[in-house]
Amino acid sequence: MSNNVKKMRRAPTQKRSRERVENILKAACDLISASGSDTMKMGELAEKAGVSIGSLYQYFPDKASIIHALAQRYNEESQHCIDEALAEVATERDLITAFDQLIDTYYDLFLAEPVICDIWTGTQADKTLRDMELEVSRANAQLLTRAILRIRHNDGDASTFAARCLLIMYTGEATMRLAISVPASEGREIISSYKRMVRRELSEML
Amino acid sequence: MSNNVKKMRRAPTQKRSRERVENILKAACDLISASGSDTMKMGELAEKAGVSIGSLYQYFPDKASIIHALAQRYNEESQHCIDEALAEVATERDLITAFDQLIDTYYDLFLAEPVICDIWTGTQADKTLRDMELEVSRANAQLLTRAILRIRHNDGDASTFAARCLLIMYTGEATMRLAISVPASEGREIISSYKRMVRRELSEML
DNA sequence: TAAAAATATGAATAATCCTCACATTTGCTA
DNA sequence: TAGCAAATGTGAGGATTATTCATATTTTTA
Repeated sequence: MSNNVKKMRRAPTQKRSRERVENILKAACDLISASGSDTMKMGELAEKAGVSIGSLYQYFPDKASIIHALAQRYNEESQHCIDEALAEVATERDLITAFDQLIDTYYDLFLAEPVICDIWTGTQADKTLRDMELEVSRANAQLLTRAILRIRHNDGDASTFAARCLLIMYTGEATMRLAISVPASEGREIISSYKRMVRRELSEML
Repeated sequence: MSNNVKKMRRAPTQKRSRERVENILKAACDLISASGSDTMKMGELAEKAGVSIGSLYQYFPDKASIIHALAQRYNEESQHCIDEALAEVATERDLITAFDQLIDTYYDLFLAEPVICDIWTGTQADKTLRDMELEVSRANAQLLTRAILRIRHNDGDASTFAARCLLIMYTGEATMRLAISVPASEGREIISSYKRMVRRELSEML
């Protein structure tokens, strides 16, 4: 798997600087939540994080890399969440239930932190974030694939199988974005519809 | 339906200026295809379109509005395409077939003009494009809803029904982005998987 | 054909990212 | 603890690029 995220300019070794990096990311999160990543100015960010502009560039080579760092942090959280949910499934019923719950958890996460959405849909001078989203979906699809393989009693074409898992995961991200962009009651309907769709898809793959 | 697209600064009335606007949009399309909307510089665009920088601002209030104009143009094309495909369906079999073909047509469109993808995933200083995507999906979902209502022999809950149509359309856009981001053979698998998913979804709604 | 309206121009302005030469703090060793 | 090296912090200023606007040119109108 390629690493699309630009490295930090300097790895913070002292406690002081680790805290600073945390402050910067936290502040970035707040500012992006408030008005999107394009609107966030480096000056603002420095002020909000209580550091100088120069300090931002001690740790991040450019503005995009700050967004990427937030995105990666979310990716890891998300992947861990999926891994945990699917690790123990042993039967078809388990899988369906686990995935159902996973969707709810994910939805709650997006509702609680709409900044996740902003990050994925905000500015990028390059295609890095798009690539990251694909990589995350691939990784997640792989987790799903493994879970299914453990309990599967149906052997279709392998590439078709992979494509279906990827589709489920990628459209899952899109569904979350959709669900939090609409009124809550409609959002819940959308989540239910997605669940139903996935349930049928999984059943058919098993 | 709200209108998120910033109005042109001046509506071109003379033939000369209408042509200019066309040139500008065409050039923007090319430049964005080549390297994304963030990389496109207003100076470059002016040169490529054979006009001065000032002329760009005669018709477009800012850079974002040029992207929005392209997006809106695509939206109209897309909506027309869907409307046409679904206008005549009278039976369940018709609908399934029509939607199947629609997905192929859409996929070909995205393959032929990856600029569409760039526009939807590229820069936005504001949330306008995100809102536009939602509006388009809603409009498209409505077209689907109408088609289904004409042939339906199943009455479930209305809001659930609307949510399912919206989900189909919104994840459809996402699926197209996914399909053109991966190798062609994988893309085709993804398109097939999406078709299968939609087919089942539609059958269940009828 | 002359005046008015529309359109075109690009140097100048403004906004914003990012650099870098220098200042301060921390960790380490004698 | 003093003193030095390494790490970290700073913000004015350089660089890039979107946007404006006073002026010039072209088209339409009467």
